[in-house]
Amino acid sequence: MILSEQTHLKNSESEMRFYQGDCLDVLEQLPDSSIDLIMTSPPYADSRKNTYGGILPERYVEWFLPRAAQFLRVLKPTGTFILNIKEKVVEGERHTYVLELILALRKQGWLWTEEFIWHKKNAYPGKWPNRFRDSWERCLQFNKQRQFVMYQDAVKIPMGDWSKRRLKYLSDVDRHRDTSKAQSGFSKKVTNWLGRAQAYPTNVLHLATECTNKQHSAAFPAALPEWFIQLFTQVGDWVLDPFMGSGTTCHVAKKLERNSIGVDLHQVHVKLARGEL
Amino acid sequence: MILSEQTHLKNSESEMRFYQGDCLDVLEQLPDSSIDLIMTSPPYADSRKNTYGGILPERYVEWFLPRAAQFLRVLKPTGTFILNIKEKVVEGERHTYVLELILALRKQGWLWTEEFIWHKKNAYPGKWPNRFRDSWERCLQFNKQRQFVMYQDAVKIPMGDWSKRRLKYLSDVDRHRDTSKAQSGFSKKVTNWLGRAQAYPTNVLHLATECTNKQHSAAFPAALPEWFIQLFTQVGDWVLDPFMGSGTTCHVAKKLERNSIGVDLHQVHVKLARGEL
DNA sequence: AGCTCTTATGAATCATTGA
DNA sequence: GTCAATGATTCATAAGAGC
Repeated sequence: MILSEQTHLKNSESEMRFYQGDCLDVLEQLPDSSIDLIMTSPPYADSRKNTYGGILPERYVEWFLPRAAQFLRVLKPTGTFILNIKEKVVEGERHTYVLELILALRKQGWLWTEEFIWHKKNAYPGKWPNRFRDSWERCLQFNKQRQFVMYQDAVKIPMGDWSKRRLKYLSDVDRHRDTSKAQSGFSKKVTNWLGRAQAYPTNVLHLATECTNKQHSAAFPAALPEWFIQLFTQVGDWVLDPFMGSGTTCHVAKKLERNSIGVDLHQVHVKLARGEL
Repeated sequence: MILSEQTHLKNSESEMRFYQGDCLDVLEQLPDSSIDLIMTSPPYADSRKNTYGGILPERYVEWFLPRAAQFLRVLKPTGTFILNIKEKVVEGERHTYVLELILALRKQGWLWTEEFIWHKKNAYPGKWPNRFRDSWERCLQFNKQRQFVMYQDAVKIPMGDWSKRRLKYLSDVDRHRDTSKAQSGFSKKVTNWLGRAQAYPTNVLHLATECTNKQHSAAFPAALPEWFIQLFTQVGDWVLDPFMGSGTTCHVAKKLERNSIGVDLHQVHVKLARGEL
């Protein structure tokens, strides 16, 4: 029943596979150690009873763990699991299920390697008497072993003010010499400067949330999976999103020529990811 | 033996009291429900044996809890406890003692109201094969009850580029009167000037670490306690830093006309805070 | 006064060496 | 072997000097 829902969208570069169903069941059919990166934003805990797939905060860990066991199995030993998650505020307090989940995942065998902070530059507006706007989320990194693959050069970023000033200075100095010449010489020079003026990022990511998708709110902006896919995979590797939603992760993976597998409980999401809606 | 170390530095606006000793003992002499804000950066866990006051990660929670019990007692019901802390990386993993501490503090009766992110703009340099530079720390907010006092208007920040330029100009003009640091600690004058172009901040704070203190490294830049003192106290209130180090929190409190109590295990820190070195 | 440029340095982490 | 100390790596700032 599940594999019949599978869709192959293959081209010369990479393929996307979409499955409808609970990842707990669907992933059983994937072989061990076959995935390079699991990047997902699971359904957040929700206290509303009749919500579409909401999980009670109190039961979040027990709901998550058997699925994480499948993640652990299908992930390559050198692979990485990135979990974008945020705790819900319940009765004025941050709920502790994310903390408990981290502890439980370690007991399951995961290493809690890092916690990246996704700083949302355009936080949702609002005002409350004893709370400011929440403008960050956790991106938890888990691994199977201390030695994992990481392609740091793929996510280098332009340096800050120093290179800007440097660049401004360069363009001022070379302006009169290069204006009459062909553009290529100058631009090459600038490119070289820019090439050197790249720095490794930190564990804080500054990204705006996307406001493009008005129909279905994306769980995260494309730039988020893009960053992690470039950091933890190479062309041709396999990316898995077990709670794909509208399929952002898979489509970004395809753009970057990675193969991907997306799973979602809801048929409407699978159709959306396939582009059938 | 402890109260004899007490120093009163009183003036018309506020007083600072410094005590040498373990806050576990010193705080016993403070009355119940007398403190409006506890703002502190405790000694971080440390694996080195001979370090000056280092606590093993494995024993961090059990070391912290009895002290936190005193904090709970001396804090007013409407008061706030801000804990600036970061977990150490041990054997390639983030250690879990901070997570366990949050869970243990809740069992002790604290409410885990909020987690602010202090984004350190100038993170420590370094490069490693499977880790980026760590450029953030947690500022955990705990309360005794859901109803606590919070003065949001005191930490409004200027909006947009126009006001940034305006602010720069203003700070140049009033350099000797106002702190030149952005965002926090600005006088009412600035508030009036920029009254319209102000917004409430989020729960992400962008501050550089301070590079001024060459002798003793400050645990945090003055702007950090400044922000929380303005947010959670009024003039004349009482601020406590049970691990004061060089006394940054107390001196900021005095500047803002709050009373303060600073405690530190080491005589050299107390002398430093008093200005005797 | 407004720039440009130099230099020092900050709650770091990992791999290696030595006891 | 285990534990502790040392060296290599490297960027955003502020402060200060020079033009």
